[in-house]
Amino acid sequence: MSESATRKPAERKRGSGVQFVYNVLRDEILDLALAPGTPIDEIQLAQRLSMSRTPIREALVRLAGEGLVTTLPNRSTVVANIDFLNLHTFFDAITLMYRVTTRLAALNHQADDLVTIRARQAEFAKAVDEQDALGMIATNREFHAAIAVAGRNPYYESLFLRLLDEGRRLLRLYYSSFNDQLPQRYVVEHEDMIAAIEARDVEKADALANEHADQIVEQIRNMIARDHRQKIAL
Amino acid sequence: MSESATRKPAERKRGSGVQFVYNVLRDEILDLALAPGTPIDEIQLAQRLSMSRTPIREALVRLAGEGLVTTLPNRSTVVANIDFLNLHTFFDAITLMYRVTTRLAALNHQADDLVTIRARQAEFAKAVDEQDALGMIATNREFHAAIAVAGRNPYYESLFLRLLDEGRRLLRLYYSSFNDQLPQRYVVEHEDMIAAIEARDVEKADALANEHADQIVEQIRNMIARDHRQKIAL
DNA sequence: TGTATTTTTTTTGTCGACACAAATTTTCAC
DNA sequence: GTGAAAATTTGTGTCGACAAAAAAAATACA
Repeated sequence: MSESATRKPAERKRGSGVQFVYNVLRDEILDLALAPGTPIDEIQLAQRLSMSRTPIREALVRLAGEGLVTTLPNRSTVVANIDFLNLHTFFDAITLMYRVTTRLAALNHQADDLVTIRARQAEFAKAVDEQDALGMIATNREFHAAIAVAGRNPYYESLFLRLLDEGRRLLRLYYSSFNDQLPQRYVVEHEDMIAAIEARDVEKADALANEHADQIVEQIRNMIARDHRQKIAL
Repeated sequence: MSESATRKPAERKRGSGVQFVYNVLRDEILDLALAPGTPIDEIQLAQRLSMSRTPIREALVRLAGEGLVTTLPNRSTVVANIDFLNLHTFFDAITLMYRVTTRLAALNHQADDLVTIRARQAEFAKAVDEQDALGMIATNREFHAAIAVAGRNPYYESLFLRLLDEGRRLLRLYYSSFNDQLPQRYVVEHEDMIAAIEARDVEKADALANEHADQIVEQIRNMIARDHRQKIAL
């Protein structure tokens, strides 16, 4: 189906098989190219990527560990569902991780961290400027991931990345159907966060991250509410 | 080597193979039966557990996802090292998770949650009373895991469990070499936490969790410091 | 005797095949 | 025609084997 998925049959380096499958599947899941609930047929996937089932299975185990797929015993593994009923737990966790990682970045960042963060921010600003919703989602993730790296706590970083990915799925869901105008405000907020981090102003970084998270959560909430009304109207 | 590892050659249900390997390895890693840095030979392990390499590898992938083993490309996977230089990131994260899960438990717990928590606390108190250091480590984990469940946020829960496991390795390291007297204080602190949760006193639960975490962190720090002096003395 | 190079060994990554479990279809009884 | 039981199909879980990489051993050469 997807173009990038049916590439070069057999000219890959040994040892990169699992990684390749993992990347392909991960991208397709996060981009909603594979809808939540879709069963993943190992044989079919093996044929599509022209490799054996063994590396496919190992990639699936990895994805299951990150919660992106669910494995039903003796039955097919399916793309993880989005649990709308418990979204508040997601909002709660991602807000806390926004705050904690930004705080720690203000505390622990080193010189070259800011270079990376600014580069990501430039990419983000570009995506917003071009009204590229999908690009904005991706670059926003990388921006905050760079901040998390600067915070130098791998435990927070891994949870945060997981949450950002989950959020990417959510946003992708709504941006694809509504084509919103992209909020320029986020660019400014990002700039403020960078400034606070650079100044090592922990409390300000925290407060800004908190506001930023609230903004995003609120936006997602609005999208869901709007979507809900529509569904009821039909 | 280990007794429990070389059991019943081939009378296991289909589909439980990976789970079995995962459990065996996990226990051995957390109990330090497999020392950090030990290479894991797939063939040898396959013979020991009398099964093919395939389920072994899948279990290893899972363990790698949880950070309990490290996979070197095209080379053996080794038991994850304990990063003493960055222990502060561990202390920081586990303290936050102690607080967050206990807060949420006070907020969201339901009736039967308290039953489970009290049961775990009883087991913990028994282990402390019997001066069973290893039992105390294990039951303490289950006690806090039960609180995390009552908090009803799977994101926090999974990170917390990972951190508690990492802590189990750390504690195991020192209890095996020093045979400390077990602090009765923890039992009382646990009781206070249960009371705060039951009363739905979020702030008090938070404060108690914070103190509890500080206690544990401080104890680990002392152990490490003591260990350090010994090393230098030699 | 020490070092560079080749050969051997060890161990991983991948493959194709088979066995078993669940879902699906078909058959059969009533 | 309807429902239960049997047969078939579909797809996972596991296996043994092979090929490629890295490490270890052996050899050549100074």
